[in-house]
Parts: sequence; structure tokens; C-alpha cells
Amino acid sequence: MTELPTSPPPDTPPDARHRVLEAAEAEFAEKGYEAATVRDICRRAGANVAAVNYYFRDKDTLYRETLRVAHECADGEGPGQPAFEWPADLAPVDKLGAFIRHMAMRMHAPARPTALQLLMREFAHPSPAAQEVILRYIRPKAFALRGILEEMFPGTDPRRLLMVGFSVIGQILFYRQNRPVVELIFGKDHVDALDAEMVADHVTRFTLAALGHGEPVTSRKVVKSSCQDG
Amino acid sequence: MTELPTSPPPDTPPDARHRVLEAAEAEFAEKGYEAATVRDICRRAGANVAAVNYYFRDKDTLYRETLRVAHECADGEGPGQPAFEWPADLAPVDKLGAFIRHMAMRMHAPARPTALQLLMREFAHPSPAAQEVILRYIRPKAFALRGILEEMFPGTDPRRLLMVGFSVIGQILFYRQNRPVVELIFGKDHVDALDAEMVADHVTRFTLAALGHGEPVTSRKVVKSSCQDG
DNA sequence: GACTGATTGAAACATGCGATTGATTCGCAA
DNA sequence: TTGCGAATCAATCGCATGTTTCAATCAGTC
Repeated sequence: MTELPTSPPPDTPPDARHRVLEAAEAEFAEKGYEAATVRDICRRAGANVAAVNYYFRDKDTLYRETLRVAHECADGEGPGQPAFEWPADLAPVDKLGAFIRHMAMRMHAPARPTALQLLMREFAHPSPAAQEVILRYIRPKAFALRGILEEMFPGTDPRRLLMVGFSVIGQILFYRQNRPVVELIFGKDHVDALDAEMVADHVTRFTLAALGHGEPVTSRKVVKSSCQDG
Repeated sequence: MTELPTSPPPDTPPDARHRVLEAAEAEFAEKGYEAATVRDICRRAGANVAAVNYYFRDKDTLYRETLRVAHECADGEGPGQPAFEWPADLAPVDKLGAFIRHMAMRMHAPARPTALQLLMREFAHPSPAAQEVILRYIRPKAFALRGILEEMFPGTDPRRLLMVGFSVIGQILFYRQNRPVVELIFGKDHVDALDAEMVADHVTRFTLAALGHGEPVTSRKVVKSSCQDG
């Protein structure tokens, strides 16, 4: 068990270790752990097959490390830092709206798409290596949402608030987790038309209406400007 | 390319072909296509490795066939048959409630758990072999929901109704697709406490409130009688 | 009982995988 | 230049996988 070489601080041009790490992120995200091969990863990175053994110990360690940096780079938030920072005097209702919009944006146009793709894969079928990542990545956001809901409805049954939170997150995640199926059924065009802004707006209104704030979603009609559909 | 042997009608005790098919369903559902091996499948089926080549051509064909029967057995509905059949004079609002309850039940306690697990795996990361299955399995349900919503809100912008449908399905699917993550964050006990009945009830009230029917979800508090509330 | 086709069994084959080796090259200080 | 550790490379090893083979066994028929 010798010491593994680590990369220099990120001021130099991308060295082999970084290239392998990025290639691994892409390959693992696209194909999953089993289907991705170290040969493909190294070919993609322009490195030799031995690099994965030289910089990381083996495929499994490479995967864990890839998962770790993906978690750190998925969005700009480092671990321990507050997940969201609004003006503290913001009304709870507006906090909820900001939360929804924030999450919808992050799901629709993440800072690092392949990283999020990899994490989503882990969330669907968590490997034993993913527990820590899951806890650090999602837990704070879940608790932030719960805090908002508790602020909005103090004294409400926790199970109810839990399910309300799930309703919020479930609505947003749907567009991410089931996009291929939705595109297959309704056509890619109709799905692409639903950008992050529309989704965020809809989920916010749908949720607030369900919670007794604002009017029902179907009361006001969408203004059909130039978009063609019946 | 010779003819593949097919099974006799299902009146005989489970023959090798059926056993392999069932074992394949379980293995593919648990591990995914790549990680599942034909050796494990055959060992689980109590059959020889050659059986997969004898009854099916190869692993890929076995997978497609497994997917096909999983689609047929996931719930009692055959292809072409109407996905839902209520009294036609049921009020649209009640149809929506029935749809939600039906789907929540099917997701929470499916007739054939491993089959649904396999299908959900395909929905998350569709393989080229899954398109037909997806179209036949989900499409009718999606259209049924859309029909209900159109009936409830005639003349509403289709995109809006589409997103409303996604909100409904997203809420329900969340409990299925993200159960491991939720259990990890909030604890298995708290999640197990949310049975299909509670989920169906919550999603129905949440959705109807968002659509202007019924009171907001947080207006009435849950009566914590013993454990199960009505 | 002997023939025939369907089915099963154990063994082997070919391939691609992850992992490893040992030589070679590179960067750079002495 | 020389020397030395870091980094890279082609080549290979052991192994698990999907697939194939072919003989053995079974069920039914004549």
C-alpha cells in the first residue's frame, strides 16, 4: 500500500490525473459503473491504461473519487456551507418560491451536467459508496425545505409536512428523472418547450395553491403569444 | 438461425424456460443488465448455462423477452385493453382521485414487484430495447390522465395541463424512485410509516387543492389516533 | 426394445475485462 | 552531462463472462 500521487493545486494545465477523473465522470455518468471500462476512460482521457492504477488504486477507488469530486462540483456549494442564502427577512412563502426556482434551475441547467447525471444515477440505485455523498448533498437541502415549511405552517403534523416536501421535490425531479420517457410519449419538441423557467413557475403556483396561497393553477389561462400549439 | 422452442401453455409445472425467465427477471431487476450474469441467472433457476442459449438465443434476447413478460405481468392489464375502467358517469374530480389512488397502489404494492422494479430501471435509463415497452406500458396511462384533466378543465392551455399531469405523476413516482435516498435521510421508520393509502390521500388532496377543488392540505390537521389514520 | 427428437449436462472456447509488470521517457536539480 | 525520481507506455497476466459444443439423458412412438 504505497502513497497515491495527488494532483498539484489547480493552477497548472490539466494533468493526466485530472483528465482521467473527468473522463471517468463522463463515462460513469453515461454508462454506469459496470458498463464503463477503464480502457474507454483512459482512451477518452488520452492516457494510458496504467494511469488509473498509478493515480488511483483501482476502478472502484477511481469511482469513489469521481463521485466525491462530482458531489463537490455539481453545484457551487461546498460541504458544510449553507445550501441556500436568501435575505433572512424574506417571507416564508417567497422562500419556498425561491427554493423551487433554485432547485428547478439546478436540475435543468446544472453547473456541471455530467456530475449531476452521475449523482442522479447513484440516487436511483445507490451503491454502498454513495451514502456519504447522498447525506452531504441532499440532506441539507431537504432540511432547508422542511425548515421553510415549518416556518409557513408551525405546529402542523410532521408527516404532513414531510409529504408536502415530497410533493414539491417530486414535481421538480420528475422532469429530470423521467425526461426520456416523457420525450418518447409526448415528443421531444413538446418537452423541450418546457424550460426551467416554466417548470419553476408552474411548480411554484401549483404548490402554493395547494397550500392555500394564491389562486388555483387552472384559473388563469396561459397567454399564447407566438408558440404554435392548440 | 433456427426456431427457438417456446413453452407449453401455462398449465404444466414451471419448466426450465419459465424458471430461467423468472430468475432473469429477478437478477436483472436487482443488478441491472451489465452486472447480472447468465451464470447467476441459471444457477438461480436451477438450470444449466446452456438453457439460455437453447430457449433464448443469447443474453440480449433473454433480456428483451424478460422485459416483455415483465411489462405484461407488471399489473393485470394487457396491451390494448383500457388502462382504467370506472363507471363512465363518475365525476371528473373523482376520476382523478381514482387515478391517483390506483397509481399509488400499483407503485407501492405492485402485483409483481420484481417486474415493476425492472421496468422502473428501464424508465430511468432506457435501453434501445425498451421503447416499445415504454410506449405500451405508460402511454395509455398518460393519455388517460390527460383525458381526465381535459374533462376537468376544457379549453385550458395544453402545456399547462401537461405540467399538471406531470405534477400528479411526479408526486407519486417520487416515493418509488427515491425511496433509498429518503430512507437514508429521514430514517427507514418514518418512510415506512407512509403507506400507499396515506400517499394516495395526500397527493389527491394536494392536487385537488392546487386545482381549486377542496381546501388546502394544511388547513386541516392530521388526527394522530394510534398509527393509521383514515 | 429400438428409434427419434427434445432437453439437459459438463466442459471448453473466445473475448474482453481489471490489474500488473518492467522497461522507457521526461523533468530537473546537482 | 549525469543521476534520479516521477510519469508514461506497450505488453501481458489472471480471470470472469457470454457463448458454443457435443455427448448423455429423457419422453414418446413404432
